[in-house]
Amino acid sequence: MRSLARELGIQAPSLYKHFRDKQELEAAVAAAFLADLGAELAGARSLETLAGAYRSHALRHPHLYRLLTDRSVPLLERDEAVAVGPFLAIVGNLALARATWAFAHGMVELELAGRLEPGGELEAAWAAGTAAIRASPGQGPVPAGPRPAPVVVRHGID
Amino acid sequence: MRSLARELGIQAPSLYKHFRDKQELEAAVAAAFLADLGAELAGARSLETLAGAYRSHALRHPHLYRLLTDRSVPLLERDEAVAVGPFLAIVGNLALARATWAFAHGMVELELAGRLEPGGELEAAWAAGTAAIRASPGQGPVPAGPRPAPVVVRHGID
DNA sequence: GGCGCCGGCTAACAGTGTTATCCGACGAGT
DNA sequence: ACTCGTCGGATAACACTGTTAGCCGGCGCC
Repeated sequence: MRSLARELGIQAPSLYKHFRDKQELEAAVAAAFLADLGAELAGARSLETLAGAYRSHALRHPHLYRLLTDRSVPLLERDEAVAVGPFLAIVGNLALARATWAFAHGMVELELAGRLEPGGELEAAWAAGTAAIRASPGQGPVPAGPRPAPVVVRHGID
Repeated sequence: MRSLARELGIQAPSLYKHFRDKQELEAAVAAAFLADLGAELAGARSLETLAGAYRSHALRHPHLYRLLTDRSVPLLERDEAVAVGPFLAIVGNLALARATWAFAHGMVELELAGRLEPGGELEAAWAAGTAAIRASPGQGPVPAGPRPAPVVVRHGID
């Protein structure tokens, strides 16, 4: 808190005039990042580009991604829709969309934690996962009807 | 550190006679938990029971699981083998084994973080994921040859 | 009998999030 | 024009964190 305040040219306790505590501040930052992520994912048209976009966005902002997925930062239920939405639009099945999200999230987690060695093996794991999902029964883009409007997260940063 | 020391009937600084710092202590605890996890997973004979065992073990020890997967706790490279080994024994393909591990890990992460609502939807996502992996090309148990001996983690807790 | 190591202890430090309290600026209302 | 409340700064201080420095008793070994 002190170092953030310093960066703002402010004293640390003044931050508490804007956020109740550190957790609320983190939740606001995480929500903003989630909105970014949702916007970036919305452009994907295939499972592979979607997975690639998810991965590259997370690796480009590892600290924000950690913040977003930290258990101690509660987000709203609506936020799940932001993350799952793009996956649903492509795999066309809610349960499989969640599974796909979990796969992508798990891959990123393991990569960021250094649990999977970098190199071609990582790409092979991504390819194996996306291939399995693509070949899955119930897979395919949402067939008809208007897609739900993208969800916009209103974050509390002023 | 103070509260752990109190539980041991000891003063906090005395802990530093056994571990260099908090991170090293956490790594030792995480390694012990990883060994537990590996032992529990080793008994699984199908993809579904393996996934169920992974999930239930993680949910039974959420704090230890968090510790294990925390980026700030470095484990040895060998540790990946403990986690991936049981998956490899069942899906029979290293890349797919890693992807399966990532899927299971991601599901657990999302569940622990409350990012997926509890209820039947969670089970549906698990089912969708395991079905996709099972139906994947290259799937199947390791066909022949002796299986590698299970890896034993030696953790530094004395 | 001395020596060294092991594992406990106390005191203390720097850094953390956070609270209580104060105070000047500013806009609205009478 | 004066007052008054709110907003957003400031300072001082608190409890708690991981961690270090240094002291010391007991035990095994040459």
